[in-house]
Amino acid sequence: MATIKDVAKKAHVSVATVSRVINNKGYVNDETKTLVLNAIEELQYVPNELARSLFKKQSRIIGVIVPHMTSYYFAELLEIIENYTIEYDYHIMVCNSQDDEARETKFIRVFQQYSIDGIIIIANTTRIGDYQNLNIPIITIDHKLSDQIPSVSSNNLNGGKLAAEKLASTGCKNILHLRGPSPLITVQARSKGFEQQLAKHGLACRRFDLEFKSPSKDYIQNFIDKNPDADGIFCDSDLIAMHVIQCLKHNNKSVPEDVQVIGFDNIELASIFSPKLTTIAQDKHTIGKYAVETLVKLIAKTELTQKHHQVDVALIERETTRAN
Amino acid sequence: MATIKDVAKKAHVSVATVSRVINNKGYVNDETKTLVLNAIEELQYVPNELARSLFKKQSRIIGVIVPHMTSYYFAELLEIIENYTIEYDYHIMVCNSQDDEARETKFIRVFQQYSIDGIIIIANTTRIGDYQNLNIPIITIDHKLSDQIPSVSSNNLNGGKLAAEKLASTGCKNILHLRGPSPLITVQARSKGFEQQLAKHGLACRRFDLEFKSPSKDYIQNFIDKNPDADGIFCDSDLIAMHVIQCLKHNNKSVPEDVQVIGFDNIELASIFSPKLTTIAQDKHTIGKYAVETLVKLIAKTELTQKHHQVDVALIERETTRAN
DNA sequence: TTGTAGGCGTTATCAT
DNA sequence: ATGATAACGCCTACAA
Repeated sequence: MATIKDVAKKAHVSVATVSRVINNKGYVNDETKTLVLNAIEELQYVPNELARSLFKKQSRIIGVIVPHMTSYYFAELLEIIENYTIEYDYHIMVCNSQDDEARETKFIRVFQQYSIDGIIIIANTTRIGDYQNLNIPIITIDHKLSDQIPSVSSNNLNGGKLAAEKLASTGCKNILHLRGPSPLITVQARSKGFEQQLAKHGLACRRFDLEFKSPSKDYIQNFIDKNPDADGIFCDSDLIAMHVIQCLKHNNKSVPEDVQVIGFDNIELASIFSPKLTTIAQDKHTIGKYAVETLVKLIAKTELTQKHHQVDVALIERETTRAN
Repeated sequence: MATIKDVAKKAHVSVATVSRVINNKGYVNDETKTLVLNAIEELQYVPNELARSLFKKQSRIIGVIVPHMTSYYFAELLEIIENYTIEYDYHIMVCNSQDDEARETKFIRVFQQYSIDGIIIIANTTRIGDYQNLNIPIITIDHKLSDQIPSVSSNNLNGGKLAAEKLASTGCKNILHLRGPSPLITVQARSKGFEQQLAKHGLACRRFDLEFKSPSKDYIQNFIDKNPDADGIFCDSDLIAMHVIQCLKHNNKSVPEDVQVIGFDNIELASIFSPKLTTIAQDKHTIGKYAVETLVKLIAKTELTQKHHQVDVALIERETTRAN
């Protein structure tokens, strides 16, 4: 690998001059510039980002912590995030926490080691300690670590409300809510919205908590079996909804005639599944875009006018609910 | 951020000594060691990996190029890869090529800039030029860039054979193959195996090529409509298979009674879909593990006994095919 | 407009 | 067993 010295030698100038043309900084004669550019071309010189980062104390790397990747929601979000970071000339180091705190702690160390410029956390962390005094800009998605640390998330409260309104207004009386893990702030907001709206119709619901990563089919079947009177089911992910529909089918219930089902996320498969899933759509594109843009601002030490941002959700009606 | 100098000062020793205890290298008195360790603890010192990398000319970063992430196959693979890299104390920089050559070329530059130690390419590259004289260890998944560049992939040929045998042996006569993009080596191997095995039964098939990322529903419906006599369909991905089943349902065909369908990949959703998908399972775990282990060997300049590795596939029979 | 030189944080060689 | 010091490749005062 050619270094800046090699280029300088070849172009018969000093390294400072080369550095100036690379960075387009300071005065440099057009002729010498051409000379340098030619040398760079010939030597196929690529500046060493490590040396640069060492000097500047920033790496143009953004660390992303995800709980896991094998869920469409996170995979899609990750793709969007990567696309935006590239626009700002950043690159992402992906760390998969597997919902494991020890791993997460390890990653924070790694991020420090690499002088990572900023962190995007999609993890379901409840701990804040390690991040608090880290001195690296952070933005969280789907979770509020503290009032100080900026966040973006869907309007989960409204998501719950929309689902409740749909179920209630189409005549459901015995309603179930198959939730994600209840400690999660997103899950709590959805539950709250769902119940508030249900209450307006004089309705309540029975709940059951599941894992997001791989919701247990047995638990779902069990819960469905124990509530044979159910006529409306709200699920905290499309994956859970798909499982639910399978269980319902197993019990010879028809969807949406006997039971209506609403999912959450609007993953790509929601419209391929059969029956096509009615679901609360999260606007991943806006979320990802906002996360990156905000983090970049944070890195540039721009003041944020608003620390916490909510992105609208929408009810997408397909084949697992009835028309009003 | 505390540096090695700060630690040295606090422990009243030289930076050389601190470096020795950090790296567990060379002689150092137990007492001074404790002194240094205490200073590190107090200062919350974390070694700067950038400076380290600059000196050592290796970054402990592995670059991963994926065509896109919103396909279960790649997402799962990525997760597995990340898990293994961590075991070897490497971290991954993920680059999403979006099947765009310009982007890929840019990434290669980025990889050079960061002194990336090795590259895993899952991309559908046909070009080899940029990688050839890169002087960074590379391993490709699902694609053979050249005889020299090591690769891992599923035994796609056998995958095709297994599918053909299943369809033929259960009496299918009018067979379709909904493939991925035909330039891909994986697609070619599957086609070859499929046709070879079909030929043994005196059978042939009609083919149609689709994108992997988001196979066009309209094209699929069209092809299905044009071949109403079809009684067996082999699809190059589970996603395509799911679409096919939807189209079949739309045409009032029942699966597997009228038409049998076989997918490829065995993504998690294959067993959640309804009907549950019969599919050719790729062993992502073994592929990911092998890729990382091989790359680590390559980085350590270990001679490989075998440059190209194939991983077995298996037919998973579920509800979209009939029993033999 | 260009060059010199010091420093970013680390490791490794050579003395001591 | 420990300490100076040069180097890794780059950037930026400062000097010329």
